[in-house]
Amino acid sequence: MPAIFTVDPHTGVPIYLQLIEQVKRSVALGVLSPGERLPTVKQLATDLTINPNTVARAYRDLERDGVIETSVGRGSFVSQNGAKDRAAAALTDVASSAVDAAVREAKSIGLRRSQVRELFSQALERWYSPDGDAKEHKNS
Amino acid sequence: MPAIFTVDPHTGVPIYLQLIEQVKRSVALGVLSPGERLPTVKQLATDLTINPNTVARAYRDLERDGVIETSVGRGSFVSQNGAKDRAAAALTDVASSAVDAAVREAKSIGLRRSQVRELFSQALERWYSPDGDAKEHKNS
DNA sequence: ACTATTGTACTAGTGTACTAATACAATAAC
DNA sequence: GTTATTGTATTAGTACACTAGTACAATAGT
Repeated sequence: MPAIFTVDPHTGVPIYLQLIEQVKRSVALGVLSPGERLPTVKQLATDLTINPNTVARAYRDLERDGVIETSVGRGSFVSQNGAKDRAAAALTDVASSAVDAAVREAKSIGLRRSQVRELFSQALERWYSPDGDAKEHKNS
Repeated sequence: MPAIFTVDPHTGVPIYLQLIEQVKRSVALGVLSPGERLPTVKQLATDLTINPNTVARAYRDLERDGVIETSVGRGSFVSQNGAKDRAAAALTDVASSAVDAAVREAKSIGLRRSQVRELFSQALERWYSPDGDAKEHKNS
């Protein structure tokens, strides 16, 4: 099996976070069904050429979020009860935190509501529009 | 003089960033006028009981942003040409980066435009007084 | 019971951001 | 030119996040 998941150590994004997101997306999209077994910690670690602890870290967080259930000797499985919803919720939570932090930051800097809205509109166009590139690069 | 600026080492926000923001805000709001002199690196360091390098770090970044001008032996001064605008722009840039990163994150996670908008609306309500003047959505 | 397979705990190494300690170099003032 | 005042450079210490190395413990299968 050609490794369900992939990671890139050079992207700057922590490996365990990459794994978490991939699992959550797979579950949220139905690629992984409730009850389905995940690769074992050691197997996945071997496949991706990373340390078992890194995989374990990801699985631990996934279990905390109720997306998977794991036990020693058996392995890890997608949760039965509403794993799909949990995964989707967990995903949006990540985004929600980022958005929340950004707004808080903007407010602490002293921006008004309308200014923040404007910044957001620009960012939205920048990332969700077909004419998305050819934009200026601002900060460092 | 009771120290123009204040810092709190326990806040988690790096000291030099706290200084940068305060200077930018002071300039943007007109509390500090173009040409006005800032505390010397060592004086401010002494007042705030921090290391001169930390102040220097802040001043260096402020000069890079064109908010202040500094030279050895003379000291640091608020820039003459449009420092106010530069400071305001630099401030919004910080917020802009945060907002941009949040939207990018949301997109990478797989959220749709409308979902991101919803998250943003919630965050906005959360941090800005719920009253405000109704809701004015320019675009759909 | 035995053994292989599974996840887990503990420890250490690595990189990075931030701040400090200290000495240095450039300018101004006289 | 001498001296004090200014910013700057170099180095080190600290804290934290991330990952790896290694050994351990629990379960399943026989």
